[in-house]
Amino acid sequence: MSTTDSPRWLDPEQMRSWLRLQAVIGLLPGLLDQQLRRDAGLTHFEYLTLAMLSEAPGRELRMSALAQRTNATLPRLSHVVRRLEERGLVARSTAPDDKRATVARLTAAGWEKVVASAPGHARTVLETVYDDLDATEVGTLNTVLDKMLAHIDPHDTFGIGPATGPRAARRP
Amino acid sequence: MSTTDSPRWLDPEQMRSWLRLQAVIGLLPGLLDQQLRRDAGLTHFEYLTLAMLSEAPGRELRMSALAQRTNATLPRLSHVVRRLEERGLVARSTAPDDKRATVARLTAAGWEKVVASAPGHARTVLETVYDDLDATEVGTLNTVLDKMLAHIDPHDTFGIGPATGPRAARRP
DNA sequence: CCTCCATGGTTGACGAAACAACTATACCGG
DNA sequence: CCGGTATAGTTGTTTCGTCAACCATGGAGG
Repeated sequence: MSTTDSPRWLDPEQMRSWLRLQAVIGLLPGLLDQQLRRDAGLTHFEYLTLAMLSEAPGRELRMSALAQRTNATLPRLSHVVRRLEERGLVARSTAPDDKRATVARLTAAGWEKVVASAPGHARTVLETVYDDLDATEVGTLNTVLDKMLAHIDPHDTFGIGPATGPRAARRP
Repeated sequence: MSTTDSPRWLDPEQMRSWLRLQAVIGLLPGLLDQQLRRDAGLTHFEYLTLAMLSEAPGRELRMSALAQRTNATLPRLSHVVRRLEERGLVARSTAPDDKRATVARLTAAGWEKVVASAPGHARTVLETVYDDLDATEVGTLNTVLDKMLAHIDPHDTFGIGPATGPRAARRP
């Protein structure tokens, strides 16, 4: 590797923005995790897993589909779903049409858990992120995030491309 | 707790923005970590630690000051600095004026490490975050992030308040 | 059919982070 | 001075995520 080719650097304004973005990235996940852990006894990722299942048809998804929607690796999801199953919030079963595949289904208790914890989570997101932003700022934020994602996630792993219609998650 | 008081929810535009923000928060740290791990053999947090030391007067800081600048808890920093010391990149010594305190100092090898890995890191940040943003968008992003941080980090843990002057990090 | 490879998922080992307990120094009031 | 409390870090424990094998099923080619 050549260490000499055009060592670009951030300009002052970019650097100021970068410090703030790092702060948000560093602190926001912890806040969300803390709130959910305290009020619902769930990790943010566990909540996300349950939430994605709650919005799926039949409240069930194959592991690989669930992994994509939660942006997790398959091993990680496997561990988490096993713990959730031990707590009775989801149930696993092999898919009838492909015996390699596993489908995770939300149990009644899991559904109740999501319903109970969703409002508090939404409230936290609103308070920490959106309360002081007007519609214009949200729009610009959206544009900016889209441009970032074009580089960060070129293959649209999340399934939220720029062409996103009203596909957004709804209250369960 | 009353589960009935005004269950606010995200409006569709906020939800679309939130999905994107979650994606960025979920994917960006991994990318930065990967690049630094591959090219420099450093965690993003390890790099941040060395970088903060490299910008401090005398290239040394007390643990608590370093913890604040890197947004880490003291236990976490303690472990990381121990590993960095074992690799010869930093050195620890008790402060002469307060024998409770420990100062972490960047060694020559640590300095070289920062100098060698900073350009690649900057390049990654520029490519993944700022390459497609014009000055206006960066400005709005800055405003938006500031408003978030007012809620997320009310006590300005990072030391980057809204009144930030040209205090930004420079190339080491 | 039967072999070979790809796919879907699980398991186990390891590294790192959060949390709690502990040590040692400093400071404050009497 | 001397006891009590606060401060600065470190150490140990548990938990979570990542990585590298590892099964099992499905599908394609001979």
